[in-house]
Amino acid sequence: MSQPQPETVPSETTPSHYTHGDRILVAIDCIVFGYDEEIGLQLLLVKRHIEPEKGKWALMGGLLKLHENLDQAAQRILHRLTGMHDVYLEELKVYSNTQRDPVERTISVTYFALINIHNYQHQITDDYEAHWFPVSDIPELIFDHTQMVQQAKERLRYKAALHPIGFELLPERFTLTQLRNLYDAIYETELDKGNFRRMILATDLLIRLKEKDKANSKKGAYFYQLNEEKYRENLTHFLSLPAGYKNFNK
Amino acid sequence: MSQPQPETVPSETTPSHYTHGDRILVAIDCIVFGYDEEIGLQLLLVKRHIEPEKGKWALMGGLLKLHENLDQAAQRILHRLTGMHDVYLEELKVYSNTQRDPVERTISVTYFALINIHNYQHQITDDYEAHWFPVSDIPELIFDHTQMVQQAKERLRYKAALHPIGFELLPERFTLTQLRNLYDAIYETELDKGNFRRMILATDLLIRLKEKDKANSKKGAYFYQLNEEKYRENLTHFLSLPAGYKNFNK
DNA sequence: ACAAAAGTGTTATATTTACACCCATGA
DNA sequence: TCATGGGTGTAAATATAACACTTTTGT
Repeated sequence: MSQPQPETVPSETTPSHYTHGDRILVAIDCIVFGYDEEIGLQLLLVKRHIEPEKGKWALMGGLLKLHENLDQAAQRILHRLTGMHDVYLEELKVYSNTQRDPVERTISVTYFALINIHNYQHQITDDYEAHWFPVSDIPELIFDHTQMVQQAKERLRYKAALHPIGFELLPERFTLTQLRNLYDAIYETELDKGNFRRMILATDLLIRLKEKDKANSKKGAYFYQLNEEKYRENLTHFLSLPAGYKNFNK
Repeated sequence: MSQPQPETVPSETTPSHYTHGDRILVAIDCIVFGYDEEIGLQLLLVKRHIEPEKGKWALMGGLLKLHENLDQAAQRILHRLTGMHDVYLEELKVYSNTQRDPVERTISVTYFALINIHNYQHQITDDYEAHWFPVSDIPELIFDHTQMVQQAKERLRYKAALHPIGFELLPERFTLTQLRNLYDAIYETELDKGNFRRMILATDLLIRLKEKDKANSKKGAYFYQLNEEKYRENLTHFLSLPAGYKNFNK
């Protein structure tokens, strides 16, 4: 019974609230990943401007309101920060240590977000001092946020090895080399060109476009785009990265 | 910032609470799986004895208290129901629809539990009218609990395909046939005897005991037990079920 | 014509899968 | 001795992985 002991137990009427159980604050914290070809996998952080821990870097977050569910809250918070709608979001886990927030008992539901970094605009009237950091070089963070980021990095690797979510980090159109570079960044490795290409094309998730990207070679590399239809069907399907990358953590 | 706007922002002191954000009830609901050779994969439910939805079946749950974190709350609730300690528990996801509980706004963190059904004792002075149901035949449940169960079934399949968690559902000592039957139950299939045996032994997670189980054959089948040490190391490692079973959902 | 990146081919090895077969033993 | 489940062997099909090779084109 997730709902024990209402106030009164009058024979057959629904009570108006529960007597047992404490009401506490529910926060949402977003671990936002972006990817840039030049500088690799990035994490979006904001500078905390209130006490305690004022001036330190933190994940973007907010508090759950009575009128919204958690997914809505996460989208709201992310929109406030990035100006983007319909961001790829996935619930990670709940942090609930009693001492995690020195101000007041708060549990935090973490969300893991993947965005196309080039759609991100610093369009926010700087309420938030936001900044991208390479995932390999994250500054000290408030509370348990460092742990949250660590967990999110593991989840990204775990998930991306099995599910084709990498696309969320790239622009609409991308070359196979770009895609491979992204995976190389996620796994800190160098995947074989030929094998990667075959593996990814075998999923049938990509549509080859007519245009080529001439930026990196004379010959030019075909642009591909995601086969949205197949993608939706196959969020369940999976890639087949080298066995070494399947040494999962979760 | 998961912790916005404290009450006052006096130059440099830590405030005592936050002004924005609503305080709400946080429930824990446990999806408890057990396994019995005769009757297959089972789910533990309790009868709700308060309004609303009095008399309907529900997941075992409770409310988070100020002095405990979620894992502790889940263990507490499970101990109250089963009398067991140190149960295998894993956070599933948070259900937070604003209308999910008609009494009062409550979010529910679901936990997915695997127990050895034969350690379970109806030792509770019947505060809870608890009952095991075959997973293939779950009665109507309160609120969003049906959805929670569905999600838990999917997670069990997903996870068990990659991680050796199946053991949690079996007694200390078990035969390979018993283990295979369990997997057959989880995936509603019939795995090949020889291949299953080789796959599972290749993980090196099992220790063969001297004794045999003569219950099901004249020849007798060796009992095995989990190599606890390897198991802890290798919660990350994974099995290799037929590709068909890797058509994951999450 | 040649450098450099895109893209294809090929081969050895390992894994997966299906299924046949042997083993031990109580009735 | 034979039926029954336990346990082993094996060969074809498929997947993985390493790396050599061909293609294209701007300079």
